[in-house]
Amino acid sequence: MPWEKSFDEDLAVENAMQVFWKKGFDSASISDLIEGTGINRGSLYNAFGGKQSLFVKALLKYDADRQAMLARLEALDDPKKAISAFFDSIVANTVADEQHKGCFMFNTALDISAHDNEVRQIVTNGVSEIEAFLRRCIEVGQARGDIRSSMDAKATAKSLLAMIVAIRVLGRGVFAEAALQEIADQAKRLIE
Amino acid sequence: MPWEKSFDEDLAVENAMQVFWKKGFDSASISDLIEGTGINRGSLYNAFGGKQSLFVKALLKYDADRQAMLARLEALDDPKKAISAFFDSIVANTVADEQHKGCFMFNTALDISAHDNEVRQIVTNGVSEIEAFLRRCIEVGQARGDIRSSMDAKATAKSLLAMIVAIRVLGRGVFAEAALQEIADQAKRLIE
DNA sequence: TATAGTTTAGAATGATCGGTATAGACTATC
DNA sequence: GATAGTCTATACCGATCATTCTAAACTATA
Repeated sequence: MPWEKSFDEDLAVENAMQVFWKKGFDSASISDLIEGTGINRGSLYNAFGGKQSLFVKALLKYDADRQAMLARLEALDDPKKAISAFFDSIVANTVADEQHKGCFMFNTALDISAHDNEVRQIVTNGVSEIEAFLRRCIEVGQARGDIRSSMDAKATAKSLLAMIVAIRVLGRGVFAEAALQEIADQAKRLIE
Repeated sequence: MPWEKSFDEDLAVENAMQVFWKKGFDSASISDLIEGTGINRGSLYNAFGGKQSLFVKALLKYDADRQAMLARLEALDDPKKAISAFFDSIVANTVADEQHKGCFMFNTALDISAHDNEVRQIVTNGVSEIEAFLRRCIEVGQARGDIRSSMDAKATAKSLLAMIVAIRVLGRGVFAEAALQEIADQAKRLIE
């Protein structure tokens, strides 16, 4: 019998994710993906089927990372602090990325009409989960007396989501760190 | 002597704007632009120089329209109402567009790294002007006693801008009308 | 060592891209 | 009607795109 598969598919998807994240679906060429993953043309098609299919795998990986991060924040068991930490990490990540890639999911959301239903569904679901996380944080915070109970949890969660979207979009090159932090601070003040 | 130029350049730019707005710079092909403007290939290159140059003209036209709209709102001479009307019109425009094109300027902002300095500058300036408009509205409203003077005008203007970005981005296919209106309502409540 | 399956590099394919060039139809002036 | 300049249609160019294919190099088993 011959040997086993020799390259790490997960690592390849991770690398492909970086390429798609940086360039977007259209602008990322197969050659870019070959270079980024270090995998040969033939192997790439054999392992992943094609560009579209690889993109979905990359987006799913990004989505899994997002899910893990939200779970970590929720495990803090301190809703107000979780929201605060969430915003700080978003600003920090946005600023730290010299390539100004923004958020892969929101980038895709703005380009949503160019994608099929599978992609659309992943994005819609991801955004909904962020919103639900924020709402849960607010509601638990209210139950504990950490957050004003006069506040409309559902509507405020949407506002916070809006702030996140804005930080990610404007952080791609329009706003500098100070302005992004200002938005984040305003977001935190919303739940004071 | 020969005749004068026969097609309407402004109308052509308007039509090209629609094409770029819908498809984005990369995905809009010259063939799309020929079809969209109804102008022949040769004439298009002769009149506008090329794709990049036509894109800039289209973006400038969009920017001029935006400027005119803000001026109209400011002429209401009722800052609080101006902000409110601004948000209502954004939601209305977003929902009314069956093609879910979003905002041409924000679409370009998210794609900013693919563009040159001229485009970057138009977008940055446009965003700044919206922010300045919001801030002016708040400050004038405060001076008139229509808006709480305890509010930080600069920071609140950024929050409102964030809401606008979010409505425009999420309105491209992730959120439906009710959710977008909810964000707008939250924005209005911010200045209550 | 022979074999089977995976790797690699790269050629080939057909389509489309932005941009240029050409040739004829058209129209206002002379 | 001749002329000059702008229009249209279309052919062409080199480049790049996603994808498929070929053929040789490699490696673990038999």
